[in-house]
Amino acid sequence: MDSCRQYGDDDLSMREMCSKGFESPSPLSYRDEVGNDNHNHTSLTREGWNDAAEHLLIRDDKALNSAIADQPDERRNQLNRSSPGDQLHVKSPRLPTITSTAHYASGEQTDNDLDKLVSFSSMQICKDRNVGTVASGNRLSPTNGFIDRKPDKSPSSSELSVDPTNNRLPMLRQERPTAFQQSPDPPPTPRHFKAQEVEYELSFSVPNSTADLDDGFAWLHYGRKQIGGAMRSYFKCAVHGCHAKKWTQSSSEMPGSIYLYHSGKHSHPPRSSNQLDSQDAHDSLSSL
DNA sequence: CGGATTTGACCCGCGC
DNA sequence: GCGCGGGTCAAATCCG
Repeated sequence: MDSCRQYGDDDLSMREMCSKGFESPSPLSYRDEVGNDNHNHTSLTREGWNDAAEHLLIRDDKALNSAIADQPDERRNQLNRSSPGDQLHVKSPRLPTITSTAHYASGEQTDNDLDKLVSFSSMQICKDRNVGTVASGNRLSPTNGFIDRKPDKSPSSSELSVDPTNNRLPMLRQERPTAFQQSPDPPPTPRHFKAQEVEYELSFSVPNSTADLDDGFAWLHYGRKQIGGAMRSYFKCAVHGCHAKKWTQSSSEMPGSIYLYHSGKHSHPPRSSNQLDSQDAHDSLSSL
């Protein structure tokens, strides 16, 4: 897994997690006083990050605990310190994201921790908590996008930003359903996506198209439709037997941005699309 | 040439 | 019951 090499040699957890078969998430770098939303980088304020972290749910705590247990004593203690009682709810299949997030949310993080931590991806909205804040670490290329903060929060000068040296960024989020109720131009949820369950939704700035979107899964583009003034694209997971779907729609409210809806659960772990092995590719095609 | 993308047609659910 | 909106299919086209 070549992408693991971009992490520091001291980041044992990251490397070990990669060696355990988890894909590398989107690396972010931490920096202060970035303070702009010019789409040249992806940013998440400390407050925004906390807001998101507070409302996300750990999906696979068994795997997380297992990974932590394999750490050297010092590192294990460091990770464990952030786990219990910190009200952190992260729902992510990417362990590095979880550990990093947990550490940050615990309030015990240092800037060095943030440098390590910085990856989060495929976080999903926790609907049953009536939260709706979405944080998802889609890997986009070229980088662009930003994370919205809740409107009732004051601005923060500190942000988590995507490392400009790589082409991956996290996303920005959109609240659901309350934000859509407040939005002057919310894209309607597709009928069939209503029937199923919309796992999460988010929006982010993408220069031209969604072609470079890589959230760790291989998608088949099976349809496109003009909805009002926006173009909606439909995707389904390319893996045989997986019923996950998503659709994207351009945002009339925010030109250059798209909304992303996700529906259904993947029946397989994420991986980067270019890692789709030939058997899966064959299975996917033969199943269509 | 094979895989990916586009796009028109068909089908179905929902609202009236 | 009917019409419309929009989700999906699949043939055509594009592209590497």
